[in-house]
Amino acid sequence: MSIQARRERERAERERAIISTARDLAESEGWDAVTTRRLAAEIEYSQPVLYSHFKGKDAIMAAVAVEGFGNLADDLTTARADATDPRRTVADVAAAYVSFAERRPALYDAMFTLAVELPFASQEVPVDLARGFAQLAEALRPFAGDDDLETFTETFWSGLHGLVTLMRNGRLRRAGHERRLALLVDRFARLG
Amino acid sequence: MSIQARRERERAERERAIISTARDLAESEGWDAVTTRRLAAEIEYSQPVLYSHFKGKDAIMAAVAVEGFGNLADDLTTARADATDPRRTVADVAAAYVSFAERRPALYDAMFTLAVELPFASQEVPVDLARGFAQLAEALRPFAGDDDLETFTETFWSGLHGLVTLMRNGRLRRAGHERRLALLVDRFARLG
DNA sequence: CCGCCATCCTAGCACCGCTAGCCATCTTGC
DNA sequence: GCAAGATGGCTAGCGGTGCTAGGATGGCGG
Repeated sequence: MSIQARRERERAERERAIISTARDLAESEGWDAVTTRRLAAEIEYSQPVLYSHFKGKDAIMAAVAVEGFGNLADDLTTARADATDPRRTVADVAAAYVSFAERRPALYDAMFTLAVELPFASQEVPVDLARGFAQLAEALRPFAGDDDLETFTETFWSGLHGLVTLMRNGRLRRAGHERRLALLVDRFARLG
Repeated sequence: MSIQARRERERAERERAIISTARDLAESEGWDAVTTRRLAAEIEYSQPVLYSHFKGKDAIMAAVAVEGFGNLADDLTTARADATDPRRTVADVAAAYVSFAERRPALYDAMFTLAVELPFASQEVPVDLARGFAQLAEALRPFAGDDDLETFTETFWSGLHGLVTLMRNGRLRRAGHERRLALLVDRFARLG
């Protein structure tokens, strides 16, 4: 029994290694550098081992994305916990969101741009995604007014996501970044 | 001289065929289906011909994107021309933007998600992109208030882009789509 | 101790973007 | 009118991709 336990433990460790290696590789050299051959070499196993853990490369990226949703939720939770004034809370949570996307662009891509379908089939992604979403929603609650809070939050979230993605693809002037964020926050964190 | 003119004309036609075939193929089967082999077969020439027109596949996608910026600018121009009431104008232009993104997702991707670098190196993209941007800006002008109009427009545009991309990737509930759009418009098309 | 079984690796498939080099055709200069 | 050169398109192939079939290997249970 103990032997089997060790095997399962080693296997779980290896799966963790695959995910974190894929993430590190993507963050340091971009997702183009994350090939199954490269990934296999990095974890010091052969290619087919990857396929005994994941259905394919997409599933690996999806696993990385899942981890990312947890990280993002943590960041947003911290940001909200530190804040006091309601309006300031929205600004801080929004800043944390943007900061996350800028500090970890490859991870953010895996979560929102690539791996379109996969993560939402599983059960656990909505959990961490909802956790992050809830932080945004709670920060925004005082300002939702007559609007449905969930709809309100989704719309604000879209604004953040749009700022982040257009900015990173060079569709927006780098200069006005802070001003745009402040403007967005101002439009949503006001009464009436 | 006439012979050379015919040659150049034929060559230009072929270049047009490459671009429009790539666009059609992407719109009907997705960008994954747009391979250089497939594209060459579709235009009934061999692969290397593509490379006598474009530097590589990315350049072809960029050319498709350029065309897309023109289409989008046309749509937004039409939407603004038809409108009367300032607030309604913003709503209509925004609706035209979202409609474009939903009707032509592959084209929209080429413009804003894929082909990150290329189109902005050339001269003509900013022209059509700026043309579309200007339509948004003019619609929003009455509501910018103390904010810089360009920054204001960029922020609203980001909101639209976020709505569209998150929606299409399944990160937002399909149900609340119209309400989110209306909410975004309401937050930006108000005085004070 | 031996046969079984799981595990992992080697080798290869079909496809990708891209390019070198040949071959035919068409133009040009004599 | 004809040879020589230039041009343009093609065939074939390179190195890479994600993924998989099938064989070797090493530890386990009887």
